[in-house]
Amino acid sequence: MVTMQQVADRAGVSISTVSFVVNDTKPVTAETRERIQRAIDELGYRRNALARALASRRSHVIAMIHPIIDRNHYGFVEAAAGAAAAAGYNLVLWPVHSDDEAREITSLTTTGAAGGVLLLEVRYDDARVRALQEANSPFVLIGRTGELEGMDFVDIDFESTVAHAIDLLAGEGHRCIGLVVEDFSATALASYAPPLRVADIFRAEMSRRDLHGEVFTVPRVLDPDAPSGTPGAGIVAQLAATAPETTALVVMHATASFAIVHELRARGLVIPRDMSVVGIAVESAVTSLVDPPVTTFETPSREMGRLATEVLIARMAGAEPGRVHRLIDCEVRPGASVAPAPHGRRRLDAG
Amino acid sequence: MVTMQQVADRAGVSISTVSFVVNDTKPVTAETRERIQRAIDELGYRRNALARALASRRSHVIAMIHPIIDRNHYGFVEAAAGAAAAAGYNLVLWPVHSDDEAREITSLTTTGAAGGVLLLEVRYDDARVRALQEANSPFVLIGRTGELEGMDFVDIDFESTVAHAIDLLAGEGHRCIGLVVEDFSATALASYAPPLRVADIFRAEMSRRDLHGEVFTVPRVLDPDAPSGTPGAGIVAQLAATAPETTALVVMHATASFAIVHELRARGLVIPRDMSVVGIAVESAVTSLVDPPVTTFETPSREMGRLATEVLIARMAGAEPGRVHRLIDCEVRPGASVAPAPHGRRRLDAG
DNA sequence: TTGAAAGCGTTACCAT
DNA sequence: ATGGTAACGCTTTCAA
Repeated sequence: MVTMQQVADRAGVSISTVSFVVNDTKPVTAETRERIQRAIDELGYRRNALARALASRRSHVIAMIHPIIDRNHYGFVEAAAGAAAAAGYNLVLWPVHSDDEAREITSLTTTGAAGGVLLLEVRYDDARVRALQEANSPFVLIGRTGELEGMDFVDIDFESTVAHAIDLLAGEGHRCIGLVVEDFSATALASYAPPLRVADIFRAEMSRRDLHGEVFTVPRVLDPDAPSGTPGAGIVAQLAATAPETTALVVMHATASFAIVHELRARGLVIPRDMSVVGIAVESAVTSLVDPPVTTFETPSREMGRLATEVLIARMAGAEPGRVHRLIDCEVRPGASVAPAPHGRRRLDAG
Repeated sequence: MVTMQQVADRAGVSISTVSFVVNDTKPVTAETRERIQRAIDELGYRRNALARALASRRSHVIAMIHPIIDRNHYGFVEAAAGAAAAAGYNLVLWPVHSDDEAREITSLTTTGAAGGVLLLEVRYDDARVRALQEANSPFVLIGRTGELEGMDFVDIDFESTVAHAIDLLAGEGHRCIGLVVEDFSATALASYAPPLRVADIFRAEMSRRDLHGEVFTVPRVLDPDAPSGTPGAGIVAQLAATAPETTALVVMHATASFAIVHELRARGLVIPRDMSVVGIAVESAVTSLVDPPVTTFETPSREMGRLATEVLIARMAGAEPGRVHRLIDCEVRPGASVAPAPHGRRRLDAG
């Protein structure tokens, strides 16, 4: 391995000067700079990230904390890793499950292992956030807590997304719309914010429009080795029992859409003729596989991951602009799952 | 931040002794050890990973190199992160695209940024592998190159998986079976090994059994922002044109199964009555969403990720056992996509 | 504009 | 069994 000292020797300058050139931290004569650059090239010097972090008390490592690692996080992870790499930072995956989370996290930045933190699966009330604030370490939420003061976050604009989804369906004449969300209450993520938030928004938006809406939940199974069964199985039966006049569904659950189509078909109902379906905050890469493809308001996961990372890097670099509270819209990807409301032709209770 | 020196002061010993206790590297009197431990607890000391790595010239960071980040890698990533965390190591995601790959990788371990490397998406002939060997840095392949000497790898046992899939179908009377694999030739991963390997094995196994088999390919689109279209669209038409007597398909492509079912249905054919389908080396979490659920030989991605990481950690810790060449079977997850071969009732060419 | 030198928090060797 | 101390490779004052 080539050290800075070796470069300095070869260029006939002091190690400090090399450092100035490498980091572009102080002015250096064009001539000297060139001499040093040549030495660097000839020797194939690469600065040692560890030593740099230790000496500067500034790590270029970003820790991404994810209690549950989930296929749905892929976009975030990928985008974050890309944005980090582009800025010369590195992304470390930090699986934290224990209830000891907070302490774990604190020591993470405190020991220099990571210079900043990206937090996933944020809960309404999140001990990890408090820990990060106390430790005074730079962090950005992908998602948000109830309290928003004094922190940066990037989240989905659920308000606008839900409103758009409802408008889309109401525009087709649907008056009775169901919402399907995941229920995390049996898991460690009991207060995981998105489904709760979306259910509230949905109820509010529906009543504001004088429409009738019911909320259905799909229990979340966390054990990755559990026989997956079909998430969302039974939803249609539940629907028939509770709100048979429902003609459209807003589904915040990628795989449940498959079960819904399947169960409707078993009852002789067809999407979108007898039931319209709209996916929200899911990946269209998945929902487009449903037959028919589900019209989807897609999670802007890549944009969120990139943005969050860029904000975090700015903070890690010491920038102190105002807090970033960024909400991003889900863009719609048209499918073939939305049609005008049926006129009493076929209904759920007839099945 | 609490340093080792502070602990030493508080315990009234030298910093060396604290180090011995913290790392359990030399015998220390029970009494002293306890005194030190108390100081550690009281002060909330956590050793600084950076300093440790710098001084010991041994990083506990594992870099996972992934040219293309793909949903299918999720199992690997998750399992690797978990196994690493369990051993006190950390997993860094290292997106490497450039053709400068090799150099990038070398400097990675050379500068101490990472102590070991996990390589994904391995090609038959992989420059990165050579770079790692030359740099003399510990690495483990998830996948394998053509040449296997002098390296560790964990890969799918394609031989046995393909044989099992064929046996399953042949056992139901199918004599003419198609294979669907992804074609990476238009991408940077042109020599990506698995599809090539599987196609070879398939042909060999089929002719060994005196069965008739044809290989079909689905072109791979790498641009993540490309309108995904439906991967695998057109396969059925191709099938009808080339090998209409086909009654079963072995599909090494999770999402193509959806297109296949869809296109068959459009021709009035039904799975599994008119065509049996078996998935191999894919995730059943995805293929089970097909209607009907596809019988799937599932990629043991979690096991592969865990194993590879454990082997790598052993190497990083200096263990020098024999090379690990581990092939893991894909376990079958029964679906409802396999039935006895139809007796000339409905065939593809009739569609 | 450049250089000297004191750290950064550990580890590891050599003494004791 | 414990301590002293020189690295590890770099950054960052402070001086020149």
